[in-house]
Amino acid sequence: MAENAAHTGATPEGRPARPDLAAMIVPLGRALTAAEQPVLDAHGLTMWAYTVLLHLEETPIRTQAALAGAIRADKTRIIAVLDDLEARGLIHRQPDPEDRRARLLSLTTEGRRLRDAVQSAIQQGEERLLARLPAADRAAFLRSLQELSALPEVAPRKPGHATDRKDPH
Amino acid sequence: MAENAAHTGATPEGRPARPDLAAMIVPLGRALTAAEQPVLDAHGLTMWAYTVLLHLEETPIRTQAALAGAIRADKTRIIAVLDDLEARGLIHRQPDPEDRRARLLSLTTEGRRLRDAVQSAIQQGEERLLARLPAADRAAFLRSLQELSALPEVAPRKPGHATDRKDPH
DNA sequence: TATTGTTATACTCTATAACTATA
DNA sequence: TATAGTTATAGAGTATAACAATA
Repeated sequence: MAENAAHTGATPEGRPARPDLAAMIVPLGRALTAAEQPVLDAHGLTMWAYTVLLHLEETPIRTQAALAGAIRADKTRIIAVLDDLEARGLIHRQPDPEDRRARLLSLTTEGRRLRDAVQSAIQQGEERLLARLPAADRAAFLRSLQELSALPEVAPRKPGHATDRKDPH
Repeated sequence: MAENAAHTGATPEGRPARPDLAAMIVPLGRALTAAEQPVLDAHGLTMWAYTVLLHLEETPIRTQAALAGAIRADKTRIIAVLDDLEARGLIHRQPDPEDRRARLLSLTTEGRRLRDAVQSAIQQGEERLLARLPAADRAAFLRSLQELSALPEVAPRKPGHATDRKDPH
């Protein structure tokens, strides 16, 4: 009896010991997103634009399609975003001399500066939330989150992987 | 120098010690939602329908608007959901004798049975993810998640609060 | 006149398909 | 012929506004 309950800690009556993970995490994500919005608004960035700035920081990207894949966006969805960021001088976007179909993408100095300012403000807000947790729990929470984010079913695809090809051969 | 960095553990160069919380939590929520989908499909439930079944379990609800508020949905958005659940005999939905404008909502026995079966399957799937974490981190992670979910800016409004009224008097 | 639930409409976001240029 | 990027179109999901019943 109650073999499954042994996994989830459900009571003998069958009610679970905790809410569904998704039922806690999705609203938390919404709240964090809502908290970011005023910061983004203050700097004239959409969530997509900020996401682009974040992902260009690490490594310059060789095609827009690769960027779109990395941030789990449709390639057509980021075009207007890139148009705006380029017009404001926050990113470079130049045809690859070796294959002029592709567009090399990278941050400008100004783009990096804005990105750092926004991220700093956002993380300060997040720290106020995390302050509600005991120090040990908080460290374990962040560690767990980074661990789970790295799982293949959670992490966005990195460009250049074999699985990016339509034909697996 | 780097006064803000002291809060977030940023390096002296200004790069943060961790990704943004939202950048980890939102994709994790998406992955959990995607993992739920096959289970819901197998039982003919949409995410909204499952959410309704979850929230009716605890306490019967006296108006559809209150239910909508509790699950952060527009009141017009859940009508088709309730139509379907009622037609399938999963919920009761009867006019309140004391105010026949309102609809009393509660689970049927069959609705409770389905809800328990689906939730059990979903949480079993989630346990496989959590199994990647050390036991201590996992406990702290769940504890932290429940703590943060209970914060007023995260938790959905409970019906009957003073803040539900448009006029604060 | 105000409120509950419902229906009809409009709007936003996103994906799909068609087109241009390069290869 | 195939690919990167772009534009135009259509679809899904959601919110807004108008309506009917009840108080």
